[in-house]
Amino acid sequence: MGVRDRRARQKQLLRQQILDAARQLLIKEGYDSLSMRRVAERIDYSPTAIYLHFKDKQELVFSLCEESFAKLVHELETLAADYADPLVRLRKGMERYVAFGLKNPNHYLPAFVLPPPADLDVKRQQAMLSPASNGMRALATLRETIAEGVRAKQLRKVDPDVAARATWAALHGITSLLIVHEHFPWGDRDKVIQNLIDSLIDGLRRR
Amino acid sequence: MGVRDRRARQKQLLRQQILDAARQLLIKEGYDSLSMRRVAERIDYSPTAIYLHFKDKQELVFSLCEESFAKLVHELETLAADYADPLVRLRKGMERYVAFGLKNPNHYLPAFVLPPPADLDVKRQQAMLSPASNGMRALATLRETIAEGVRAKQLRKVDPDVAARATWAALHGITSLLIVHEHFPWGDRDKVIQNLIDSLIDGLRRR
Amino acid sequence: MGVRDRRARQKQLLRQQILDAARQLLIKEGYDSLSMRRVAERIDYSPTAIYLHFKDKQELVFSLCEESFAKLVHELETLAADYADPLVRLRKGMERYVAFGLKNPNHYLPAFVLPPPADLDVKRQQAMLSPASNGMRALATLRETIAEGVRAKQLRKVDPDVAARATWAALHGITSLLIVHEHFPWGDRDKVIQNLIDSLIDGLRRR
Amino acid sequence: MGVRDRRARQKQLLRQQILDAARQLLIKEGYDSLSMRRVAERIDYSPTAIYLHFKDKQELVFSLCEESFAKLVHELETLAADYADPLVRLRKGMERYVAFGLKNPNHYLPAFVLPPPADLDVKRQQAMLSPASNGMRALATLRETIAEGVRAKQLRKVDPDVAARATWAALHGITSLLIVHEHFPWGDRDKVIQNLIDSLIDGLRRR
DNA sequence: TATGAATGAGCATTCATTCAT
DNA sequence: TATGAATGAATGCTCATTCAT
Repeated sequence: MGVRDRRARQKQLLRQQILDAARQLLIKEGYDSLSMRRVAERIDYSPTAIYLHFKDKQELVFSLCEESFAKLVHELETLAADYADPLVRLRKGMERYVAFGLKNPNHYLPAFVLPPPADLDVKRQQAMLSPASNGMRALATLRETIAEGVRAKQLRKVDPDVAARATWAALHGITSLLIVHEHFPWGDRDKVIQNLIDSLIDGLRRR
Repeated sequence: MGVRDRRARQKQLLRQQILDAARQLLIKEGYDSLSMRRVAERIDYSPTAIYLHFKDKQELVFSLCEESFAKLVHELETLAADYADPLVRLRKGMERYVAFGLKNPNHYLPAFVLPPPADLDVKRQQAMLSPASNGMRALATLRETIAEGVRAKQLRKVDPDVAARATWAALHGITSLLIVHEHFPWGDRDKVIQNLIDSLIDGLRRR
Repeated sequence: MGVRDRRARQKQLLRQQILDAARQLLIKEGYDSLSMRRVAERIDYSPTAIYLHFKDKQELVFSLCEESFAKLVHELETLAADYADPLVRLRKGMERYVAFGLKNPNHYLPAFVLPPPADLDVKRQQAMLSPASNGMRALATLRETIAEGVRAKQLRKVDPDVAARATWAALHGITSLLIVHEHFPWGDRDKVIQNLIDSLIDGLRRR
Repeated sequence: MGVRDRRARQKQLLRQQILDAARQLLIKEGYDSLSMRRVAERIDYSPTAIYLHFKDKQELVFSLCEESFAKLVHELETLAADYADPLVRLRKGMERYVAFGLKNPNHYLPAFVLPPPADLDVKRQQAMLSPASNGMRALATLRETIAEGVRAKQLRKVDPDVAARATWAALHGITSLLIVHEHFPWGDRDKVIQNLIDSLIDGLRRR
């Protein structure tokens, strides 16, 4: 048993090494430079070794995204504890979402922006959208906050599902544009972000 | 004369074939799969033939985007004539923007969503962002409408530049998400779109 | 007749333009960069135009070499007039040969150093070695000078044919090495050249 | 253990196959025709296989030359043992040098005649000229013999460095010409070679 | 569990050349 | 006389992946 344990732990360790190396590559050199070989070189293993832990490149990238989602979800979920007032929490959540994307562009890009490869397994596509997935959980926190705001009569009587999707879309818009077209003459980026968030909250708030 | 004309027309035709094929590839299979070879295969010409029309791959991609921008600008600019009231025009413009993206995902994706290739010439990057470029002209119509709304006291006294960027970002968000993650359980897509546009206008409207 | 003349002159002109452009390329960018396209671009004609004057690339290069040989022969043949004493003439000729190669490395290389393409027409190979060719005429001047030296009893009774070939080979050796391996630590190049020439003449001189 | 050995041997074998194939190509079809693909075809492996043995084309060519130099050095260095008299050794060495080139044109050409690729790394260029390199060691044996001859007062008081370079150049001349322009009407080749060697030694010998 | 050898497919680009006009 | 359109073949190199060990 002790032997099995140690082996399992070591296996887990290498898996994490692979993920870390892959993420570093992704971040430093961009999506196109993430190759199995490069990852293997970084961790001083043979390329073949990676295939013992990830079926193929797609699965590796997928795992990378899941990790990223998880990070975002974690960040958003702590908000519930920190801010009791749903309106405040809503604003903080929005700010944090954008900030997260800008701080982790190479997590955000593959997870949200880049179109999934056309030949992606249907099963994997579904997995990413299942309610248990981290991506969906992130959206769920947003919907929950809005619902709470509605219940507390701080927000208009909107359909929380619809409003959450719309709000998410808007946030995704500014986040992705700032990342993808960073050379666009944005002026004061923060002003644009704040203006958008103000508008969105204003549009939701009860009057 | 007739001969020269016919030739010129044929040349133009092939150029368009190339652009169309490239766009399809770009969309269906992602940026990495847009290769000169694949394009050539699609149009049943030799790869070399493409180089008679486009200096290199970069120029091909650049032309792709310019074409798409042009299409969008054309659509937006006709609005000014059709709707005199800035508030109405604003809403119509927003609706049309989203509709344009959804109807022409093959144009929208390369132009706005996909990150430009990392090795893109600085000169070409700047060309795409010059005020004379179609991309910037599209944004300009939005800012103009907002500015007019402010002058007509229908909208709040916002900075039209900032507000236009924020609004554009939000519209881009819903447009790109609906295209890229079409399998997401959107519910009634139009409701989400309308909800977002309502919110945005509401956030801008004078009270 | 006037028309025919003008035409012929123009044709001749373009031919010379082509040769000049090709030579410039050869000199500035080396053998591998000599391509029909590049030549065409330089003279602002279409690549096809070149084929009206030269059957193919081989013929173009061949003509280039012939011109180079001619230049060398011309230089060597004037010596006969300038220096009456065969021994002096011999030395001057040797110096001039090496100097010619070093001053025109990109003429010397294709003409003497680079192996002729394996698929070179037998006819062309023979043409380059016919006694009427410039290459052979260059060697002939050397043999003539040696023969004269022998007749004048300044040189040993060597077979002028054999001695000329041997001497030429030695001169070719230093010339080509200095060109091809210019980064070799030659020390004082001129000393090496002089040492060789001294040795060769010393070896030939009657004692 | 046996397994590892066998593998290592096989790897070494393939490496040699690659080198041999490359050398043949280099010689028969010229530098431009030495392509990774052609090499691969010759040995019935995929082009990629070559990259498991040589980092890139440059390294392959470099190895080619080193191998050839080594062969020559080996041949020359045995002379010291065989012939005590420096004058005899000098002549034997010269004869052997030429004979080596004529017997192994495939080694001689890439190592000495063909211009190194223009884009060769500076570091690699320097490596080939370091005193420890085989190329320089070959020259060193020649200089040593000459120096010894001077000390023994059999040769004139020449600078051994300069004289060695000059002598080498002359030998290189006849060797390379006989290889490259084998169709030239040499008459009796051996006579030319002997004539040259006689001249050179005569030029060096004390009188 | 991990590796070393190897492959087949793919990439952007350049070339010499041809052919109809 | 000269061109414009087009091709087929070639280049060095990298990639994801497999398979026997």
